[in-house]
Amino acid sequence: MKVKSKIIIILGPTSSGKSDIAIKLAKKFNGEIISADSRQVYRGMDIGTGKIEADHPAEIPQRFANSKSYAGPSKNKSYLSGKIPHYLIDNASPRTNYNAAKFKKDAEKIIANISKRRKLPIICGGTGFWIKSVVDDISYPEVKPDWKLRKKLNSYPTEKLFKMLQKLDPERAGNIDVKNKVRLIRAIEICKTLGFVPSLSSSPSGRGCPVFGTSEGENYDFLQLGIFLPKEKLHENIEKRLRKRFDQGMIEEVKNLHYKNKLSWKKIESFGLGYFWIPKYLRKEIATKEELFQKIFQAEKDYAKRQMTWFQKDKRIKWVPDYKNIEKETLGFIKN
RNA sequence: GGUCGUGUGGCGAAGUAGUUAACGCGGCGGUCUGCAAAACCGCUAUGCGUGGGUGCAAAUCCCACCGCGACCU
Repeated sequence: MKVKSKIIIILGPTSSGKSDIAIKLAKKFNGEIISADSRQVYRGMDIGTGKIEADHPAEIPQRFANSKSYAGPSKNKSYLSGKIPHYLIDNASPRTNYNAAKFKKDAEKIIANISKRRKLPIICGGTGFWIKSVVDDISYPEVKPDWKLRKKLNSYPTEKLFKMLQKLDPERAGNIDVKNKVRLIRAIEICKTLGFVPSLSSSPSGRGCPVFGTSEGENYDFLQLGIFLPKEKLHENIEKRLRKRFDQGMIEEVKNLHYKNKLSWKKIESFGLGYFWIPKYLRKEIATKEELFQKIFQAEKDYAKRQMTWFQKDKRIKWVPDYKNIEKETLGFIKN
């Protein structure tokens, strides 16, 4: 029987302390970290996304120093923190749109590379949708956004979009969220490019083993560990962390993204949470800093809730309260 | 003490006689196989300060009381 490479996944809602735990774990088990965070992939978005600090700031491209280094993605370059390599952080320009399809492709390359060097890959992040693409081996054909088409479709009422999709691909229309404009537009966009919405090849269920909280892909064994904190504690963490980010210059960061890096407000706002609300403060649509704080605080609480809703559906995830338990679970997992 | 105003869910707020009391926020729950920090959905007042009265019918009109606000003496 072929021995499968083992992969640890550390997940949890925002501010549950994933990053630090992952570093600790990597040190203990000779691991390297792959970030599964849909916003930390972007350069220049550091404070607002809560990127862990890099070991050698000088080696990190001067994010705002010159627009050349800023413009293009530097693929698969690792980001060193706590002397542990982190992948898929700062690997894309905020001007581009990195997505689940790219993540899946990049992450697998990196996993193969880490495994080959006999190190332990640790995926760490809160973007459940991206994690799922790797764990369940879901490959998305890459279809680039067609902005003209999107603009046109966006002016149509949702019902009309749904009818369009029904004609283009009845199958996808059958399982899509009827009222979800964003998804309808994307589905139609895919149809226009590929002629239909290909059904995704997800290996049938049953590859997971709920009892042990593991699942297996073609070549990998996964152990998904979720950090569980009571809601009150989570909210407390979020609040404290946000106050700190304000002090660290979270608002300045957004200012720079717009004025120095010339990212449109609209683009910045599309990143959500703080990036959604700060432009409104900078444009004086929100009067006070405290009001802004409350808006972001609320948004992050809601976000944490959505993350938990997503994660809790996956019964393979083993929930633990702290690092000690993660270490214990990891030990048991890699032994056999 | 007097006058005027006001009292609707955790909060803000509409409704000023007649379908099951708008809506926003918050709270709770959920969806997601294609931008996921996005997008989307559901639930959340047997009751309108209290007690009486008028009416077929009252949150809506009348009276009293209580609370709050402003002004006056």
